[in-house]
Amino acid sequence: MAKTQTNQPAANTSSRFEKPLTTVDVAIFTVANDALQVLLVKRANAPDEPFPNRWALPGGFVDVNRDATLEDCALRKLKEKTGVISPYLEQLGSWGSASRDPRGWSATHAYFALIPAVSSDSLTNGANAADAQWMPVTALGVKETLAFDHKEILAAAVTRLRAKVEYTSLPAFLLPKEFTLSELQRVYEIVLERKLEKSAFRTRVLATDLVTETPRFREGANRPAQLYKLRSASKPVFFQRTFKPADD
Amino acid sequence: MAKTQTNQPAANTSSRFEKPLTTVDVAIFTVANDALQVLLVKRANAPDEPFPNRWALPGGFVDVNRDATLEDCALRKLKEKTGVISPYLEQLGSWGSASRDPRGWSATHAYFALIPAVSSDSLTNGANAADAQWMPVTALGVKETLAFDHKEILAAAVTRLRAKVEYTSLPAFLLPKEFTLSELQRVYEIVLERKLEKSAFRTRVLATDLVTETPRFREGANRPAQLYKLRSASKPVFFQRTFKPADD
DNA sequence: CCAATAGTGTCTGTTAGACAATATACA
DNA sequence: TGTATATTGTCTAACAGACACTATTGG
Repeated sequence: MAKTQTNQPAANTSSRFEKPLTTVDVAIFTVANDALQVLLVKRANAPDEPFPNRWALPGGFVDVNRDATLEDCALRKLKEKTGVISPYLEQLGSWGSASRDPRGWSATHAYFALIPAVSSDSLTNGANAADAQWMPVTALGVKETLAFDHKEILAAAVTRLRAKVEYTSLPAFLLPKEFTLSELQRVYEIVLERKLEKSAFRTRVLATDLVTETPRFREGANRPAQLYKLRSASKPVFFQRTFKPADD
Repeated sequence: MAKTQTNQPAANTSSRFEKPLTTVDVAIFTVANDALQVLLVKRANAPDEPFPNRWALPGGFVDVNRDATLEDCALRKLKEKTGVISPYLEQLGSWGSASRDPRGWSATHAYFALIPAVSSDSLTNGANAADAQWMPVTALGVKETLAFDHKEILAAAVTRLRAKVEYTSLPAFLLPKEFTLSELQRVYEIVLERKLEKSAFRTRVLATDLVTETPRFREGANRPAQLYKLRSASKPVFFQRTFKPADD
């Protein structure tokens, strides 16, 4: 930010510049039913609303009286829709133009969040639960036609997610606290839409500080599987395979 | 973006929400004098201005009448300061809070740009050339105390740049059209602040589609060096070394 | 014992890094 | 010829992927 002395006359008021609309949108992902899902909300049917009755990413105007920061605003949206308080939350980017919102020049700050599966029932959406819904999403996007430029934002979110899954531990945030390595691998495979090799996957995961064993096992009609948990509940691990330092 | 029916009453006007200030800032990098440099501008000395006389990233309010998009706004700032029209330009993120600007709730959309070295003389800054200056920057940041939260934004830009240099061809955008592999390697080393191994570097670069030979050579008091140019002038190359597909 | 999934081991290919050898210009 | 840098080659270590083998539960 900043006005610079040569381009803009000193003007301590903001009257010199017409202010764009400022919003925040969140692409909230989870894995359920063996598929990557994104949370969408249905916009009001009122005819004076832009994109009435269309599905959209949860979001809305920044409330300068309630939101201390942009991230606070995103967290508020997330909590309002899902009840989740501590998600993995990452800034995705911003989209701003004269044309993206019929109400005027508008800029949205987009985030994406990863959360463990939450049942559709517990989606909190005020009165009407049908207004918020998980929708399966593939590399191609989601079936619905979305409001605003949300199709583009969602596509960017999916692209970012898939790209980072290639070299980070992000999928761990899509699982509950304790999980088996097979479950973790399955989530990787769902997001990447391809199979991974078991042995290499386990070696790679265990070679990092990503997880610790718990004393518990997942029981089933077969050999029990070791349960693991994240070593650090908040920060993702980066699998780095790049240049290595050569000492001067 | 979006108001949703349950959280916000239908209000086609924007009066329901007080609008934050909307700005764009750009961290413009180049390599000169064997160092990574960032372009800073000095803010007006007027006492009614926030952070008078402080160094800051080039930026300013979005002008809804001139800027069709956020990126247009960033490109305009870049051109105003450097004359450069086609830089490598990437969105960095956004910073917004009630406290970052004394004039009120403010959100800035930050970009970073990579350009070939431009002489200090040709920095265009209206009347006073001393108001725009290249400053060397290390992993620790820049020496000056910057206006607003620009120190944090600059740190994020440097972090992002260094991270991406590990696995992309971004440094190529810091060089003129034609360059030798040694020159390219040197830029990598400057940004990463460590030496790279010559043979491995060349193998890696030539294994990709990054560059093509030109018929020209860089002459000197030694064996002439092959000059290369980028194969694609706009898109960076990603050196991927991650999971490889396993068929089904 | 069988089915099913968990977990391990062995081999191979790729590539980064270390380091040395060779190439080619000017002085 | 000497110096400086460009360019190539050889060897090794690390690790992902392929694939097969062993382990352990319930039925």
